Amino acid sequence: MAVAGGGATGARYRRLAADLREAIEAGAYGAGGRLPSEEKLAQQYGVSRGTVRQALGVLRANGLVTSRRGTRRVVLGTARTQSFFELLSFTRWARSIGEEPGGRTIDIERRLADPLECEQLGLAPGSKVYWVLRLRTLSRVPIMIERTIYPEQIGAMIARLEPDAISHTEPLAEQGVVFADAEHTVDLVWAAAEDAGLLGCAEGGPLIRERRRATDPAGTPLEWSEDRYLPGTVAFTVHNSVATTALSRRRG
Amino acid sequence: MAVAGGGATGARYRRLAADLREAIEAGAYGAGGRLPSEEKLAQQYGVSRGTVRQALGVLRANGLVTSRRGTRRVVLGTARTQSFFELLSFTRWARSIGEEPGGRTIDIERRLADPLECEQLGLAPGSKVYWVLRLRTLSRVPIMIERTIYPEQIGAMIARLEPDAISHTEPLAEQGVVFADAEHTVDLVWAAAEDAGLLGCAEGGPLIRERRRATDPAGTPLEWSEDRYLPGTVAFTVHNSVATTALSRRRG
DNA sequence: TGAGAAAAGTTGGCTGTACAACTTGAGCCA
DNA sequence: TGGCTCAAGTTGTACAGCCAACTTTTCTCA
Repeated sequence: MAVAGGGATGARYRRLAADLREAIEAGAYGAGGRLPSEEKLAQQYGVSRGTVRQALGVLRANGLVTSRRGTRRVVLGTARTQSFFELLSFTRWARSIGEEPGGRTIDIERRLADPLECEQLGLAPGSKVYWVLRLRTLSRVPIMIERTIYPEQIGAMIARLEPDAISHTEPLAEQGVVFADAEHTVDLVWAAAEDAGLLGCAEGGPLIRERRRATDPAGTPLEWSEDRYLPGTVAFTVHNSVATTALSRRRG
Repeated sequence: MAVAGGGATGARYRRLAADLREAIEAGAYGAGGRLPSEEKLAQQYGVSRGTVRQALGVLRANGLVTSRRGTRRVVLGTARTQSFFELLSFTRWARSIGEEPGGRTIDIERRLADPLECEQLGLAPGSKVYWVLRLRTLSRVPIMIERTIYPEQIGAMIARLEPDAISHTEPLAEQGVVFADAEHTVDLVWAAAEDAGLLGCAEGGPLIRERRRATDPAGTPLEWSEDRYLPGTVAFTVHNSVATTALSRRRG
């Protein structure tokens, strides 16, 4: 089996999924074409059908292939879905699209958490949190304002970083903080005076807001963030299907 | 096993997933509490561990529980994820949040597809499509403008409906059209004159745009739609994790 | 008492098997 | 030609078992 670039580590079904993804994106089966049967793939890669199904499940969830009882799988498209981290980290995302990420910490404070923050971060009333305000840039152009609340322990690590550190999530990862789950909500808000000043837009102008709550594998909240993007700089895409649905629409 | 309401049909792991979801939402394990082990659940429900794992995989993807090697699963939250159809169909969504959906067809045309439309719907150049413009309301208040392109065959069914039919996707489903996959993209646009007139907002004002491309189980495109919501009426939420990622952020 | 080692418990990953449900295509017959 | 039946092919569901990797608890010993 050709060990494809980037997919050489980890479980067999993940490497297989990476392999198949590369093959699909290289057009090996054509757009709208049909994949070999699970049995064939199992023989071809020397694994069991169960493992093949796990790999195909990943591609299915990412919207690369369909699946339907009775007929072979069909190539839906070559939609490149980003990794969890490219969605979590502005820096990783910027790099993945070939842009130069930038960040400047405007303000950082350690203070008492208000009731809403306590609830979102699962903290006891009276806990302290770190509040961080940052301006994010793409190729030096201001794109987004980031307001993040961290629990005390995590925030302390952030506070030790340089004020102009580009990434905050990467140093955290290096210190053993593991991000595992996140919930993102996207809607529209009006620019406050502070937003307008930093982003260089009109006060009261529209911004795309992404609120994010991330947790570690044990379910402990790690950050609660509100990002505000200038219009026209970003779009959020999600694939869903009858089989796997994680997206929902809410009354705004 | 208590067959929970609404989950009585289909595969065993789906019924089990529905059961567990109900139990979690009823607080049987507490917020942040730990689930019984897979083995215990298997015995309790009289199924194999593999089936339990499939059921838990569903809950995992929906962000209800975490999973982590070595320790029992933890209840993340009781986030109610909507079904695929509540996201696809404005009507279903409105009903699910207890509002009264409304729809008025402003315009419907059968015409030649332009190149972009051909590509999105996978049609040969020169194909005909149906173009539908609708105003959608929630409790009689205008909320959203919907512009949808249908392939000829599907569009013909739509054209036969009453102009003030509330739902379009439901009649299609009744006639055997099966929606299976969709890709949604959310960003911000400025209201055109037509948008402003229908929604009653200012021309050039901001709107939340959701573009959607839906396909059937074979991967054949069924509709390509662009919805424009008034600000403050809607928000889109997605859960993702290291294990399952289907959301991505794009340069706008 | 405290720290370290061992044991028990739990999920992740992989294999193999069997049958059910469904689609497709070939072949047959009117 | 047209429609029907039937067989082959394919994915979905479920079961059973095994070991690895990891976490938590318990126990032991200094």
